[in-house]
Amino acid sequence: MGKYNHKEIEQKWQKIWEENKVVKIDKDDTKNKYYVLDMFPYPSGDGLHMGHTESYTASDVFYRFKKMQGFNVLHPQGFDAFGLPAENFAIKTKVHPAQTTEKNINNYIRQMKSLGLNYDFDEQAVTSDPKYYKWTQWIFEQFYKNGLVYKRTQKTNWCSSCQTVIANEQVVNGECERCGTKIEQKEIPGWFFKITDFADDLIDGLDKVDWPEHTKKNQINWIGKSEGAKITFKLTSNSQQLTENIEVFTTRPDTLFGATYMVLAPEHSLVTELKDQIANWGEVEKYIEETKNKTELDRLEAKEKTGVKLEGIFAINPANKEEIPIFIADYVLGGYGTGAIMAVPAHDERDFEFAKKYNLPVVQVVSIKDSFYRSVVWGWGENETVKDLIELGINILEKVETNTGAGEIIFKIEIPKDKIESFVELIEKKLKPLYWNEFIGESGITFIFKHKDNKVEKINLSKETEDKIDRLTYEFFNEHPVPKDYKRKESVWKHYSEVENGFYKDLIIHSEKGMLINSEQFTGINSEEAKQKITEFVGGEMTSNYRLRDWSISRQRYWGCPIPIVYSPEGEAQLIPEEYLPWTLPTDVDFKPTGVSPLGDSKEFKERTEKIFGKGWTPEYDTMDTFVDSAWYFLRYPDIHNEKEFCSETRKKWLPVDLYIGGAEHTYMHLLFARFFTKAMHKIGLISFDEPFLKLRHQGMVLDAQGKKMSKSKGNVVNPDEMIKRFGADSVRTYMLFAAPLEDEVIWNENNIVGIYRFLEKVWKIKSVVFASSGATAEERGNPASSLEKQNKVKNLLHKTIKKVSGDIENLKYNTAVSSMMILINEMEKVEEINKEDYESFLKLLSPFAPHITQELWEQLGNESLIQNESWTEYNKDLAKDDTYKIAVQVNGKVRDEIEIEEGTDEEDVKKKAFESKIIQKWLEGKEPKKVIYVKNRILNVVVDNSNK
RNA sequence: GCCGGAGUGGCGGAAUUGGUAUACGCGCACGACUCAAAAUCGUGUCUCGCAAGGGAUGUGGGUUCAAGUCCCACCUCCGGCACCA
Repeated sequence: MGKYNHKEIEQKWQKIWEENKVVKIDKDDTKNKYYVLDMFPYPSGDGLHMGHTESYTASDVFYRFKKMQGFNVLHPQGFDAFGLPAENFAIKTKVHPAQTTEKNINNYIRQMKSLGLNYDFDEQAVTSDPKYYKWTQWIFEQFYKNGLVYKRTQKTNWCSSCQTVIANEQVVNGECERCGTKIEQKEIPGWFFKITDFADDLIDGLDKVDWPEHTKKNQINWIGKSEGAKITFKLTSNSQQLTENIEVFTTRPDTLFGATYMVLAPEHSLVTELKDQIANWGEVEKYIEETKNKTELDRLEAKEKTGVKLEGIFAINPANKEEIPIFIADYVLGGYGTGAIMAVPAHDERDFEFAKKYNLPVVQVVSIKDSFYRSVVWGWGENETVKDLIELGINILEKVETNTGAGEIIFKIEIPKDKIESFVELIEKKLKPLYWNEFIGESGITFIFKHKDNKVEKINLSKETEDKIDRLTYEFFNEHPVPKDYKRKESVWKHYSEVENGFYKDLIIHSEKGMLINSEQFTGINSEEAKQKITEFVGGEMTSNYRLRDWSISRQRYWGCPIPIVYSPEGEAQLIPEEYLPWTLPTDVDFKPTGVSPLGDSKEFKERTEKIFGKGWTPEYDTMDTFVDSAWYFLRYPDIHNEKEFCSETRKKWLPVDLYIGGAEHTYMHLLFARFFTKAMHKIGLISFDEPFLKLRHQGMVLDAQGKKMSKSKGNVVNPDEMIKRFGADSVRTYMLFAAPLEDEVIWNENNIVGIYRFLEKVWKIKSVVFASSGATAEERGNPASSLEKQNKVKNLLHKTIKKVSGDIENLKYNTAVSSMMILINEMEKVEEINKEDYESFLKLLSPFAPHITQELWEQLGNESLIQNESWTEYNKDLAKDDTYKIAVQVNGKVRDEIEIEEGTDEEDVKKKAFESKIIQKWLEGKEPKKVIYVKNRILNVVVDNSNK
């Protein structure tokens, strides 16, 4: 047997796999199905990057594992082939995007094969293939027929560089996600998907999928649901009611009586509509212009709030009928809610800031005081006090350092009504011992009072509690125990009033819920109740508001899926009948962007339309956002060649996807869109499930040796081809998964991959000590008798490793799976001979990670089958069991000795054995153990009392 | 500012989910083989200490027989969001 030659082996087996069509599965057999899916790549000219190799290897390992476990595994791959880079390339070089794309796809396929990834490329989904996008168009039409698609003109994000509209979700910090150009606002007609119809479903559905928690949270935040009310404010000018109204969305209708002014976003349409009534129009117009020039970033970075009052018009607060001023200010955004707010400065920090600056009235309408008692407490040690108070459910409002004594700390606190008794108990408990230990200077006492009608009142406590407080107070300030004839003294209450003054001056701006005050007939009820009642009272409507907006899918680009719509000579939109699908992309176009869709150039496209629909009919020139293509591709794989349906009923049994692996960068858009498609198609009745991906895992980024992101501009991009050439696919695969947990970042350090290479070389070499099982004894084979014992040890470790690796793969903890196989190999290395079956079992374990070398060795052992078609070795429970355990013996929690016990030794015997240890006896110093804790096969902890000497 | 994640040797990381911290790999040091080097193999490698023993999982406190793991406060780094009414 020669040296391990990765190149030769990998080429040999990749060819054999191809010839034997190992990737073929029977797609009609869904009885024992498992669907593992990768996020398909965009076929860029740069080829695969290292991030792909990690994620695709991760799924390939899982696929091979599940396959060996007897599942029929669908593990497809495809290409998200529409998109801007190919089009931009075409603009530059005149090479048609279809050509570029095909070339790139072939390169990707070559690279994937060279990594040993088993995909069936006869079954690939390519989104730019008419056979694929026929169904993208078909689904569009189903959505259209079911009212999920609409057209409207809208202020949209316009990228002047890409000459196209950018979805809200694709704008990053006011800049185009792809090219970084500043986004302008432009009015453009376009088609929208009603994703907001599914906002609640998109939130609720997350409950039933196995996804990373942070991904779920991010999706929920992205959807951004808030519950509140829509309330209408009437307007007046010169005491005359105007026809226009201002509608606001508020999450706090309970604070309506505190709304002392209103703010419109400068871009709010009402502002210009009211031009004639606005006395200071010049000033207002100037502010609007200024705002237009500000990017969103400018607006949010502004340290100080700015705005302009609309002179001459007022709004009527529908709750108390008071006239309140109206401002425009850029801290209110046009794009969220209704673009207008009612400002309640007492209960919103931003409104308060603005009110302070423009000297607007602040009316408190929610009191948190009446449901709490406010108090001051001297702490008994900072951390401890904080902890105790929080545990009791007491809010700490503020920490006040004072100079009343060395190291004193005073906290202002709020005590919920129902906690008062336990609070008194706490201070009594904490102060008494401190007092007796003469730490009185650091201890504290409390005063309890509450605010009511602008007055401070001592609260009504039971006589008993009141006495307790008084006594403690007295003790503290007089520094001696309560005399028998104790009576409340003046000095105590003097302190009280000082505190009262310092405290009472504070105006507390809070956004808590509480008890309503200054709210006429609603005074005295709580916020939650008031929300409903006040909304009802002013004729408003309880509703939800979402951050999520409908999905704008129209793009003025060439290289995308044509929207299957034509317009009548009167301009009416009509779906293209199904029989004409796929509605193909014309080829006679110029790619140069002109701000209008390049499809408008095509003579053929126009002629085709007129030929089918009649003279004067025109096609829709826009193409679809490429996120549409990728929003449903996973539904196509099971039945990719079906020309009659996007997927037949029998093949739908493959769905949904069992495991989906891909980058965390798709947390928002792609995953949200795919979920929307699934839910929409479910609602229409096209599929029977409403969540596309049951289990989702992300792979981390691959960074360079310095831990930096790889990028072309930095010139630190590692080329997978080169790595495969140098180290072999098996090493690259295994290293990627060994270097870090799947979801963590992987540092690509060439110096470290040699560890994996050495490991594979060891695996290779160990074959030479494998013997075929026969009747001969070890001695007869020329090996020492001790060999058998060692072999049994290896067998035991082997079965433990099988157990470990199986569990780790199942949980995608590949890094520890690899390390445990290394441990096994290190042990195998030490024995003179290895049983063939044991070695074969090991090869099977390693085969998902390093499929080539294991296959080669498998063959060299005389097997004619393919190792990937073998069944996964189950571990033998008895063989994986340990006969003896080393357990740690602790005295007072510190490890002092180690004893060896046999499996099944009962607790008493373990104790007996432990106490026999001289070391333990030494540490026990002849004392009786207070307590002995035994954790089976792990640890024995002996607790002795050594406080007294 | 808010949300999320993380902090363990020189480095990547492990720790049976509260039970012997530092597995595995890299690197480094020494040794063997060699004329020599590479490769390979062996030994060692958290820290203080001759040892007995002590100290270490960002910092401080707490719960527990027992804490990297749980609780509280703080610090640092990474990612995401951005005045959401």
